[in-house]
Amino acid sequence: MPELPEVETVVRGLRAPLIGRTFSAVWYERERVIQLPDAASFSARLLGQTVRAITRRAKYIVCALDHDYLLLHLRMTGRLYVVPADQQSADDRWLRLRLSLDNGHELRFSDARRFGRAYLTADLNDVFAEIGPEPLEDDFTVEMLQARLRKRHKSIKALLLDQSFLAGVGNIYADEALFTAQIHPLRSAASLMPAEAARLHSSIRAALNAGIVHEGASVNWYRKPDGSSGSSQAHFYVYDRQGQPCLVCGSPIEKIRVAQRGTHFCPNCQMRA
DNA sequence: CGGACAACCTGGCGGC
DNA sequence: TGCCGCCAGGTTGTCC
Repeated sequence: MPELPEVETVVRGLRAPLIGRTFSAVWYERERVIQLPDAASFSARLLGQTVRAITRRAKYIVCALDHDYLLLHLRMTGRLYVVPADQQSADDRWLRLRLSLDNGHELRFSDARRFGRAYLTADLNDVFAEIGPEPLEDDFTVEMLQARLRKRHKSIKALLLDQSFLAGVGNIYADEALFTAQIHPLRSAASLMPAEAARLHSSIRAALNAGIVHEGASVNWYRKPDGSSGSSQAHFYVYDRQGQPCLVCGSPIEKIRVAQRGTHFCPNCQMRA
């Protein structure tokens, strides 16, 4: 659920409370939450390092430290927040990882489904080697998208979810982008005409930027670091709107399965070639 | 390469 | 009210 706009919103919310802070203790519920390296090495290396910058790559939160990068991935139900060490939070019910700071606060990672992971590495390539281009960067051009689409024959919906094809797009924004680009989710990527690829390029960017403006979509689990919800879900054209009238033509929005994911589209606006 | 499917997990919700 | 079973979707890995 947390996709690029949700992760970007979390990154922005963590900068003020975390930058300049030094880690002083590590607690985890289960070793599994630490993906890289082993839990003991993770703790030993993290202690004493200071957060210098926080950015995003794909759906990862990237904290640049003195000698390493601390990466956090929320997967489905992860939440991050910084609070005084003695302060309770409603989300502590699913507390999985707690990183103490030198100012008496803690960075807490709550995650009901326990899918989220933390990584510590000096080389980002260890984790990002297979990640595709960032859709909001200047080097993601229509020409680049078109060239990459041409080589792939699977459904465009499945391809948009593939992080090695494009970074940061998940189920919600894939459906939203395909709707505004007026492309049926089952169309083969290589079959897209140049004009369709151009529409898709601008639609992906528009959908992601709108998501960021509304501080993410709180369909169910996502929360901003301050505990509040985003409002992106109030602006969806098709996601979770099956049976309701298309906001453009009035036809009922349909829901099908594509690549094992719930996929929402307008059968009239997104005709199959 | 691509599609299908299981696994990882648990809360929420529809159905009975 | 309560229990059952399904659904949600990010990612990896396996099989055909």
